[in-house]
Amino acid sequence: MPAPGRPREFKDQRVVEAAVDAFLNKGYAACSAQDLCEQTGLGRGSLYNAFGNKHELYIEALEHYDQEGITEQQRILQQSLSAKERLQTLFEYALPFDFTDQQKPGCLIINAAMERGGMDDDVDRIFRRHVDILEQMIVQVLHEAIATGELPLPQSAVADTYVAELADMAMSSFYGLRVLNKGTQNPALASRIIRGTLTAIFGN
Amino acid sequence: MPAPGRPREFKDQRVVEAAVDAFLNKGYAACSAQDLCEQTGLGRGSLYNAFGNKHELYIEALEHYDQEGITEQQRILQQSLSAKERLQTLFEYALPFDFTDQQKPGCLIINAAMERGGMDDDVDRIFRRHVDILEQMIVQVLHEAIATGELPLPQSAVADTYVAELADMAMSSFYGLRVLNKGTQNPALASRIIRGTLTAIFGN
DNA sequence: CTAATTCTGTAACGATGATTACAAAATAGG
DNA sequence: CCTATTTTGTAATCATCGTTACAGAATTAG
Repeated sequence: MPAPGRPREFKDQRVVEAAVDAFLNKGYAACSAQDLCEQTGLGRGSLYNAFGNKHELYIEALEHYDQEGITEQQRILQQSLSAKERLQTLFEYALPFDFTDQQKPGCLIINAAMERGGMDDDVDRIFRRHVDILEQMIVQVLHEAIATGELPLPQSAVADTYVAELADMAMSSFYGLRVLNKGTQNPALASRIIRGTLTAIFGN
Repeated sequence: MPAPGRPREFKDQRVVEAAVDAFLNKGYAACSAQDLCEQTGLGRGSLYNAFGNKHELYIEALEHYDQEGITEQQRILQQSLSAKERLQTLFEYALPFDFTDQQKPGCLIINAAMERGGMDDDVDRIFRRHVDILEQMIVQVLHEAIATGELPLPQSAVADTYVAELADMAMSSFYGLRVLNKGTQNPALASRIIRGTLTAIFGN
């Protein structure tokens, strides 16, 4: 028994996905209601009726992108591969998003944090949560690598500390990779970053 | 013999520095001519007479910030310290810029690349140049570390390749640090990233 | 002094921003 | 069919955008 009234002519999720593209291409401030209407195919009336305002739609787009990204990263880092191969897969998974013929490629969450971090509590919250989860996943991968012997634990090192620091280094290098990819569009640099990061963690 | 006409009531460099602050706080799109006038203390007439338009002022601000940053990074990485200490100093030098009570802290060059990369040729050019220079400086540091034995070269490794990959990893981790600092405002995370990066390169 | 030149502040411009108002269209229940 | 309800598209609203026009102020050269 559907609610009374005229039924919607669109699926919310499709609209949010189109909004993701719009905000990826233009950023937040430079993305106008006009842009959003064109990308989503909705009229102003429908857009505002369904999503409230530009900021609410932005946050919905960000949360959707966030969820999709976390799910995919989880899938990659839980494959039955060696730790090194799993991290390599994570790093390489980003490349198609960063090297594309779209006008403004890259990662919406990083873009959001750089454009609006510190002045948008929703953005701050989503970014922090995203980072926390990725950090925990990489820690888990490296703990497994210690357990299997793939990652040797130095004599002087405390396992939890050692793993946490290496995991955060890997995560930082991953975020740096995204930034450098987008900014330089240099695949050779990306390749050296990936090899260097894996070498630094696991040795030759 | 100064040029005829009424003399300027401001120093160009001060204005550019004020513009840097304005663009750091608001980004490009969200920073209005009004904002720039307030931050610089100039009237619209003077601003447009002296700098042409918003985008030209933005690029001047970016180039100024770029130059200052490169100079400082050069100073840090050429100190007479061990390679590890120099890299640590570079990483720690960023912390006060990222953890500040300003509304929008961080690095203007990264912000610019994230907001306008791929759609602003001047931004792309400045970012690429900045990255190239930093990359070369880190490569130099690691080559010296190989020469002194501070950084052992694995049997199977080719020195130039090994150094290039580790240097790019360090640079990537540095950019990731900037992003994660700004987005999470988490000094404990920053500390782990720095220690993890140095450990991964130089060992324990 | 005058003339030429440059800078300054204010007002105005047309364009575009986000958002709202509202009438017409489309449905459900009765 | 009728009423209530929701969605849709368009027009309008008010604010702000980047930029320009321009009159007056401040300077130099002569």
